[in-house]
Amino acid sequence: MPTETVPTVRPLRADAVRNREKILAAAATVFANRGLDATLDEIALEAGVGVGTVYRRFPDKEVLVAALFESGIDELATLALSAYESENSWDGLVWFMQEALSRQCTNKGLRDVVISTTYADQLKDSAKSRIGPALHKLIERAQRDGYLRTDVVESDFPIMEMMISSLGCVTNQLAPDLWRRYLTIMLDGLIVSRDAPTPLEQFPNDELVAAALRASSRHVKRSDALRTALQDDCMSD
Amino acid sequence: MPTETVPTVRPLRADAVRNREKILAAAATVFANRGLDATLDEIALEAGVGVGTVYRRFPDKEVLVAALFESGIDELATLALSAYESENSWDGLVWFMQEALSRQCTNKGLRDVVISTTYADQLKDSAKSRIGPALHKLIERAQRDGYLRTDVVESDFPIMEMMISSLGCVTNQLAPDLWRRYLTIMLDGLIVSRDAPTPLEQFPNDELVAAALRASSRHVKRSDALRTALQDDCMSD
DNA sequence: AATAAACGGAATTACTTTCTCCACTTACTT
DNA sequence: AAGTAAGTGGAGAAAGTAATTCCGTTTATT
Repeated sequence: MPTETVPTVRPLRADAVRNREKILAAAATVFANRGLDATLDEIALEAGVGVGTVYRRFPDKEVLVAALFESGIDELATLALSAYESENSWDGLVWFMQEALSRQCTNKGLRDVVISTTYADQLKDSAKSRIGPALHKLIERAQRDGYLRTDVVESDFPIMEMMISSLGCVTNQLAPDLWRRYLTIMLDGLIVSRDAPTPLEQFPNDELVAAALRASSRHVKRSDALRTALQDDCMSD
Repeated sequence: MPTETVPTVRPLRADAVRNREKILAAAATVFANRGLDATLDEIALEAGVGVGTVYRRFPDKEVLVAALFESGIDELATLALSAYESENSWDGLVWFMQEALSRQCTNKGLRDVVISTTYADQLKDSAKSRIGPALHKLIERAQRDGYLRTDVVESDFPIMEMMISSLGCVTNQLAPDLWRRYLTIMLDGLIVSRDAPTPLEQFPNDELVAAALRASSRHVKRSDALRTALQDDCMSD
C-alpha cells in the first residue's frame, strides 16, 4: 500500500487551537469597533496573545478578514432573499434596508468589507455577488407594484446604504439608533405616494450627538496647547 | 516726538508677496481636492515653491487653513440668510441645501472644516456660529408653513449634509452631480405632503460610479502583486 | 525526560508626515 | 554697482505609525 499522499498535515497543538479561536473572537470585536484599519497588534492585545502568534496563524490581515467576514456578507445576501419572501413588496424592501443597515452600522468592519474593493475579490465569487441579483429582484418587484419610485436604479441602494452607514458607524457608540431617522426620511422619499410622513425615531440628546461626532474626528491628533501658543506670531498680512 | 511705537513691521519683499499669493492659490486647489489631510509639501509642489517657503509664511497648517476657509464658511452663513429672503419657505430651504451642498461637495477642504472640531474653534466666533441661527429660522418657518415635517430638528440638517457630502466629495471627479439624486430623495422625504416624487437627476454610467468609489478607497496602498502571491500558503484550518 | 511546536514581544523594516536648517539667490538700498 | 538683509529651495532630521520577523523561552505531547 502506498503511504499517505496527503503531506502529513499534523493537527494543531491544543493550545494553538485555543489561541486561534481567541484570535478570531478578538478580531471580530476589534474589526467591528475600529473597522478594517485596526492593527494586528490591537487584535493580539485584545486576544491576550503576542503579535507573533497572530502572524503565525494568519499570514496577513487579508486572510484573517476574509475568514471572518465571509459569513457576514453571506448573511446580507440571505437577508435580501428573505425580504423577497415578504408578501408586501414595499415592506420587504424596508425590512431589508433596516436589517442590512443595522448590521453595517454596528459593525464597522462589515461596512468596510462591503465597500472595499481590495477585499472584494476574495469574497466576490462567494456571497458578495449574490447580494446584487437578490436586491435587484426586490427592487424590481417594489417598482412593479407601484410602491418604489421608478427613477431609482439598483446602484442607488448600495450608495444610500453607504451614506447612512457612514453616519451609523460614527455615532454607533453614543447614539446607536440615530441612523434610523435618516433611513426613515429616505424611505419616505423613495415611496411613490404617501399622505403623512412616517414618524421618526426619537432624536437623542444634542450634546450626545455632538460628542459622538467629535470623538470620531480624525483631526484630534497632536496636543493643541503648543499650537495655540504659536497662534499669534503668524506673519505679516 | 516719540519714535514709532509700532515695532517697525517691514513690508514683505516683492517676490515674497508673489509667493504668498501662489501658496494661497495652491492651497485652495489642493485642499479642495484632497481635503485638509493634504500635506504642506503637496501645496508647495503645486505652488512651485519649496516647503521651506510655505513654512516661513504660514507657521503651520492650521493658520493656513483658517486664512483660507474663513470666507468659505462665511459664504455658507450668507446662503442661509439669503434663503430666508425667499418668499416660499420650502423653496428657500431646498435652495439652501442645494447651494450649500454644491459647495461642500466640490470642496473637500470646506467640508472638512465644517465638520472638524479642531479648526472649529478658530472660526467659531466668526462665521461658523452664524450658520446655526440662520438655519434655525429657515427650518422653523418651513415647519410653520406646513411644508417641512415637524419631527425633524435643527441638528438633523448638518447631519444630512454630512452624509450627502461624504458621497459628493468622493464621486466629485467622475460623477460630479450624483449627490443631487440623494438630496432630492431626502427632500422628498422631508416634505409633509406631495403627490408624485420629484424627478431625479440622471444616474451616470454605472461603471463610472464604481470607478469613482474605487478610486477613493483607502485600501489601495501597497502593491497587491506580492499579496496575491502569498494567498495560498494560508495555514491549517 | 525529550523534543518539536508554539509562544511573546522586542526589534527591524518600511513607510509617511511635519518641520528645520543652511548654503545659495535675489530684491531693495544708497 | 556693490552691499546686505530678506528670501529661497529642498535635503534631511525628527517623530510618528503599521507590518512583519526573529529568537530565547515556555509548553503540549510522546
